[in-house]
Amino acid sequence: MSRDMTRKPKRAKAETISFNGKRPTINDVARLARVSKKTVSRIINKSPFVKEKTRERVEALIKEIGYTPDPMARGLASKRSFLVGLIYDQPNPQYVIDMQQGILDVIRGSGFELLVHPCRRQAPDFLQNVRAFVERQKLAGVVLPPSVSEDDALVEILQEFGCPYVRIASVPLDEAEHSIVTHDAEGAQEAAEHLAGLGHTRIAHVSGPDTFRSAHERRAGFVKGLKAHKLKLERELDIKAAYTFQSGVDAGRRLMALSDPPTAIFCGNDEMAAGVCQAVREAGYEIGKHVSVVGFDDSPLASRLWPALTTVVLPIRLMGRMASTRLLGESLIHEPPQEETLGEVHPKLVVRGSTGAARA
Amino acid sequence: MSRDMTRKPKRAKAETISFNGKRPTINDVARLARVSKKTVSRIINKSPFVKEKTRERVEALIKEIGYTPDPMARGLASKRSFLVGLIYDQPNPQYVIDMQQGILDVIRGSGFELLVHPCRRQAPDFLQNVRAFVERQKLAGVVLPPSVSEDDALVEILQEFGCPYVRIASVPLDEAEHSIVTHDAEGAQEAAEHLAGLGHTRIAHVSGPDTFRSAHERRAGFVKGLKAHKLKLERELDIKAAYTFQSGVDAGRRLMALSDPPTAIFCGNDEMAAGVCQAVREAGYEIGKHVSVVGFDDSPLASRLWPALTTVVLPIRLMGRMASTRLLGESLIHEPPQEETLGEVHPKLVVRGSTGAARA
DNA sequence: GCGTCGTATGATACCGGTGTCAACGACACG
DNA sequence: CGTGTCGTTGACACCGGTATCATACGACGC
Repeated sequence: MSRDMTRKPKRAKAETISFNGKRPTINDVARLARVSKKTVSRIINKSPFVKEKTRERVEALIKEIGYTPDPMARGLASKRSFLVGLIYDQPNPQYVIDMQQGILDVIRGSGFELLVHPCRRQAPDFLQNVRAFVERQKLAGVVLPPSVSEDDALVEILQEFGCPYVRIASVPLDEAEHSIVTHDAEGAQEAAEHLAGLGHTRIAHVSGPDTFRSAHERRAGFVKGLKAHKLKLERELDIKAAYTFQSGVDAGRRLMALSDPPTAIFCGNDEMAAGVCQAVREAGYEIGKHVSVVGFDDSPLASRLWPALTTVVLPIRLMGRMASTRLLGESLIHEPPQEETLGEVHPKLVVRGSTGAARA
Repeated sequence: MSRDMTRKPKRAKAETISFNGKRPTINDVARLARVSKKTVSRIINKSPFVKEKTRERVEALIKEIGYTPDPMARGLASKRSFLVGLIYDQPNPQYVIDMQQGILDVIRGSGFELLVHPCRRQAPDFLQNVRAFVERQKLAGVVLPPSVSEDDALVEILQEFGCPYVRIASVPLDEAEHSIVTHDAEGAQEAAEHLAGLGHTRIAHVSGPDTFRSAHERRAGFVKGLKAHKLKLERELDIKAAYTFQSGVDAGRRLMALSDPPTAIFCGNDEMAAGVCQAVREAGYEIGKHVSVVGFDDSPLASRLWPALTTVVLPIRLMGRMASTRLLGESLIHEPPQEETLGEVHPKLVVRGSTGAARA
C-alpha cells in the first residue's frame, strides 16, 4: 500500500502552472506535496499547528506552481466571504473615492476585495436592502462612514448577522473597537479661532442639517472656539442649511442682506462655503477682503475656487486604511504602520486666500 | 457550569423563515416543494424546461420562505461569480461615482454586486495585478471606462479568461457588442461652434495628455468646429496640458502672456478650465467678459465656479447603466429601458456664465 | 401494438475549499 | 513499561449550489 512513486516533478516555471488545463487547486498542491488537503488548508490560513518544515515545503510548492485559493470555495465552506463592504450615503464624491482608496490600500494583496454599496438612508426600503446585502454576501467586514455610521438600526442588523463593522464618526458611537473618531469639533474650533485671531468679531455659521452628527459637532466646536475669544454666535448669524451648494447660496444671501452683515462666515462644508462665496460676491463684496469664508472637508472645490478656500481637512484615505485595518487585523499580509491601528484622527485647518484680516 | 449564553436573540422582524436556525437553502425548497434540487436550480436560472405548473408552485414557495440562492455556492459550482468589476484609472471622482451608481442602478436587485478596482495604468505591476483580479474573482463582467478602456493588453487578459467586458470610449475600439461610444468629438465641436458663434476668432485650446484618447478626440472635434466657421487653431494657441488643475493654470498663464492673447479658450476638461480661469483672472481679465472659457465634463466644479463654467456634459450614469446592461443582459430581473440597450451616447453643451460675446 | 421522440424531472457526482474528529508518534510521568 | 499529553496530520463529511446523464411519460408515426 505504501508504495510511493518517489518521482520529483521539478517545475522550473515561476508562472502559474496549468493542471489539466486549469489553474491548480488545493488538491494539486496536496498531491504534489504529499500532504493532505487539510494541511494545505492550514497553511493557507496560517494555522500555528503545522510543523515548520512542512510549512516551508508546501509554501515553496505553492509559490512554484502559483496556487491561489479560490475565494468562492473558501467562502462557501467557511461561511465568510473575502469581501469588505463600504456602505455609504455620501454626496461628496471625493470623500467616497478617498475612502475606497484607503480601504483598498490595506486589503489589496491580501485576497480581499471591496464591494461598494451606496444607499439613501431615508429610502423606505433602506434597512431591508442593507439586510439582504449583508446576509447574502457574508461580508468579512463593513465600513460605515458618516452618515450611515450614525444609524443604529443598521448596526443592529450587522450585529445580528455577526458581521464585523467599523463606524467612522465625529464622536465615539460605539465601543472603541468599532470606532474611528474624527473629532470634527476640534477642526471647527480651530476655524473659529483662526477667524477670531484675524480680528473678526461678527462671525456667522452656516451649518449642515440636523440629520448629520457632524453638523452638530462642527457647530459646537465652532461655538467653543468663539467662546475662547470671548465671542458668541449671534442668533441671526446662526443659519441652518443642508450641506448643499444651493443651500449655501441661500444662506449667504440671507446673511449679506442683514443690516449689519458678518465679516466672516464658517460653513459646515465646502459645498455650502462655495455657495456662500457666490452670494457674497453677488452682494458686491470681495471674498477674503470684505468677507472671510471658511469651509470644511478640503474638497477639490476648495483649492479651485478663487480665491482658494480656507478649510478644514480630514485624512479620509487614512481613515479608510484605519477602518479596514481594524476589520481585518491579522488576516492581512502586511503589518500596518502604527498610525493605522489607532482609532482617532484629528482635523487640520488649511489656510488659503478666502480668509483675511478684519478691516479696521 | 452555568450556560453563559449572553447572546440576545434580537429578531428584528425577520422576513426569511429560519430552517434549523439558518436561512433556507435550495435543499429546503426542494424538500418542501417535493421536487429535486435540480428543478429548483432550473427555476432559479430561468431554464425553459420546467412545466409552468411546477414553476409557479415552487416560485410561490420560494417567495413564501424568503429563499435566495447563495452567490458563493452558485459561483463555486458554475465557475462564474455574481460580481461586476469596475476597473478604472480616473482622477475625476464625480465620474467614478456616477459610473458606479449607473452600474448599480441596473444590477441592484438582480443578485449582482459591484467590485471596484482602481488602478494606475503606468504602474509596473498593473497588468499582473489586474490579471490576478479577474482570474480569481471570475467576474460576471467588467466595465472599462476611459482610460483603461484603451488598454489593449488589459482587454486581451479579459478575453483570455473569457471574462465579458464593455469598453467605454470616445470612439469605437472594439466590436459594437463590447463598446459604449461617447463621441467626445461632437461635444468639442459644439463648443467650438458656440464660441465662434459668439464672434470669437482668436480661440485657444488646452488639451489633455496624449495618453488619453479623449484628449485627441476633443481636440480633433474642436478643430473641426473651428473649421466649420472658417477658423483654424493657431499653433501658439494650441497647448498641451495634463488634465490637471495646475497644468491648466500654467497653460492659462502662457496664453495670457502672449502679445495677442486669445479671447476664448476651450479646455479638454473642467479641471484645466478651472486652472485657466484662475490664470486669466491673475492676468487681470474677467471671465466671460474679456475671455470666454469652456470646459468639458460638467464636474461639480463647473457649476460652483464663479462665473459658472460653460462646459460639455456626458451622461455618465446612463453610460454606466448601458455598460452593465450590455454585460448582464437577460440575467437581469427588470427589462431595461430601450435607451439603455443602445451603445452610443452624445455629449451636450451646457452654456453658463463663463462664455460671452466677443467684444467688438 | 411498438419503437421513437421531445419534454420534464431526478439521482448523483462534482466545484474547491473548511470543520470534525480520530490517529499517530514522541515524550514525560507515574 | 503502561499511560496520558501534546503537537501534527489525515480521512471524510459537508457547505449550497450546478452539470451530466438517466429515466419517466405522453404523443406520434407506422
